[in-house]
Amino acid sequence: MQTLVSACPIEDVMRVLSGRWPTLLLYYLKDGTKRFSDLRRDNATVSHRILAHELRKLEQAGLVMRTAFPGYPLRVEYDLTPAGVQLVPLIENLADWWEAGAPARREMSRAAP
Amino acid sequence: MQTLVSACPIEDVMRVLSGRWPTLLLYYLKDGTKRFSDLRRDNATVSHRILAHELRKLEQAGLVMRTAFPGYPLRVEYDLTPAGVQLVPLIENLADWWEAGAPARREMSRAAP
DNA sequence: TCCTGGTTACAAAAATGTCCGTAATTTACT
DNA sequence: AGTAAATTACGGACATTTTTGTAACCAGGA
Repeated sequence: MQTLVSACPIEDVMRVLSGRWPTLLLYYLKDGTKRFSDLRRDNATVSHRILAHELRKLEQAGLVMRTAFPGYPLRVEYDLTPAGVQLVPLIENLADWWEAGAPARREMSRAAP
Repeated sequence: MQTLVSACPIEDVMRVLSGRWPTLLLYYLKDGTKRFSDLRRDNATVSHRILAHELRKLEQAGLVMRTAFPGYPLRVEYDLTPAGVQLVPLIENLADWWEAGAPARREMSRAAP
């Protein structure tokens, strides 16, 4: 966009993590090396166009490392970088927080017909 | 509506937090009650149309509580709910993680001219 | 021909924005 | 006194930008 580096780190993180896929991909990569097709299987609803695009974004943000092997059929592996590894538990915290609030949300939807 | 509750809590949280404004608004609300116009001043770039929209989303997600007072000029106050209060430190963790990686990112951009 | 990991061109959907209108009261000006 | 703003928190009609998706194509070896 306009500002290369905004004053606010929250804005900066969310520029990377916003959207449907980035956090999910990080989560699936936490178990170790995955190939492109593995990641497609992990989340069947992502199109391969988007997957390629999101992986490049994560790579540029320094969260994911791409390793391409020579030869055919092609083979490309993706791993979390150390920064990516550190991020995963923070995402899991968010997920836990959400689940802790789940009963309250069910309560709310019952109260608002 | 398709799925009331998706199988994956990560997807669910990000549906709420994705985008430029939700996390910022939560962060600004952590200091206590704010009025609509206060929040506009806190982040000058948000349009009031979007601000109203995002606040309603956060309200429906149970993170923010809206209190409208009768009389004119209108007066509406926004506060974090308990769930919202619990979420703020998790967002701050993300910001801290980002800042911890900032030196490495500067290194990268120097290495790629 | 199929496989893998992409790419491009195009299309739909979602997020974000601008501009204008509204309500009832206070203030400011003539 | 009479009237014209200003104020506050929105809502609706658009326009634009970003994200996400679909479909087709490529490379080069088994």
